[in-house]
Amino acid sequence: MSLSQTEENYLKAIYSLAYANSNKVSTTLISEELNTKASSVTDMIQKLADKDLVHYKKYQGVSLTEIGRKIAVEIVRKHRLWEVFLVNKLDYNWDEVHELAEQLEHIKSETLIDKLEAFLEFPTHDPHGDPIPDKNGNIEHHKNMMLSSLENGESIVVIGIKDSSDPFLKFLDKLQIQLGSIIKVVSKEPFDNS
Amino acid sequence: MSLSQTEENYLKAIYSLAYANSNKVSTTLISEELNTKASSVTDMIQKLADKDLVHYKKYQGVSLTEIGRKIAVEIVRKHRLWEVFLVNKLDYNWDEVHELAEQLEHIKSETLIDKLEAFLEFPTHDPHGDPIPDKNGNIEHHKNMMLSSLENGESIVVIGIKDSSDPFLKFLDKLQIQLGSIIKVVSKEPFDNS
DNA sequence: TTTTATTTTTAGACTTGTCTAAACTTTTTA
DNA sequence: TAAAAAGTTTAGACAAGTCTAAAAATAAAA
Repeated sequence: MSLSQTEENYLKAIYSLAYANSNKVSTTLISEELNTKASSVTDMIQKLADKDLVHYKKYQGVSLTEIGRKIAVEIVRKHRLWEVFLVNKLDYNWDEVHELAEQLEHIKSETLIDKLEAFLEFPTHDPHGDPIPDKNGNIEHHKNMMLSSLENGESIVVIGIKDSSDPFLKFLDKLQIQLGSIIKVVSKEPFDNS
Repeated sequence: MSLSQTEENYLKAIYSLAYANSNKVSTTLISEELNTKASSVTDMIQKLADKDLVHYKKYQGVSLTEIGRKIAVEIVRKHRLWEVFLVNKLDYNWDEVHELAEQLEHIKSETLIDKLEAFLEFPTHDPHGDPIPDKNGNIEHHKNMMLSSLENGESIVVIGIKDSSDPFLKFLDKLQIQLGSIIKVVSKEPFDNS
């Protein structure tokens, strides 16, 4: 199945929005992301649903199917590898490459991106620090950030722990915090950000 | 003025056909080159004529304007530089890169192709031996051919020498022939084509 | 919980690039 | 050089992706 650039862009948009938000994405949100009108989004969503790339029920929002997700991740992979190429090999600055990568990510080839990856010596992150999915569609899902850098009311998922000393791990146990736990910042102590 | 990929492909087709043939190109020839129908070609030709990219009079064939030619050469430049990249950097074989370059040549950027050219260390020919136009749209206009294959009255520019033995080079010096010289065939000796 | 506001979908239309079929030119050939 | 053949253009239609305006459904508010 070969997709148009437009279809690929919709999948990518849904992927990143579903990610930032819960999972289901609204028509309006997509239309804002892609600078189109909601009615255009509805049309395309229906087309993608016909191709089994998204789950869709009228008025209920949209989410990616397994195939849809795989394609979206593949596009993210291409985008980020091209960004590495542009910065590391062609001397672009990291803030100049996004638009170009938006074009390059749509180049169709079975082999190109794997050869590019090898040429770049298998980078793990793009110039902005975002992780590069592997060729099977696996990706580290997170931006690493310190809990202390969040503001009140923000939530995150715990994916790693900096201090793995015994007393600290015990402390986390007591609070029932483990990898995968969702934490919401209720308030911060000004003196040490705890 | 920003052109669609389709428009670019038409310009490129007209450029290479005008080249191989005299100068004016017929609708049918273009339709064969691009695998479309003659009626589609007529439509597009008219559109390109409106944009002053081709000279066109009904039933009289088409040729590129100066602007049209410049754009076409720029696309050829992109195509050939990408081919060098694919072969020299990504280890493709020279016979695998054409289709990919057909896609890559349409990437839009003010700076990309110049940066790519520098990264490739300013190659002069693509992997098939065809010359790469410079950024001003100048290109060596020739297919390499043996001087002996020309007919009386034809002229060429010397771009390479097959026999680089000392006596032969001295012989060329005596005739003041060097790279870049223009030679016209006045007459040929039938016995050895000299 | 009924009314109001917001979001979403449908209907109809426009653009780009394509097609087929028919009309029109030009070229060839007898 | 007039009739036939070949090539070219026009007319009308279609698919993809978009839009505006109006209808339908959901969510929010009184």
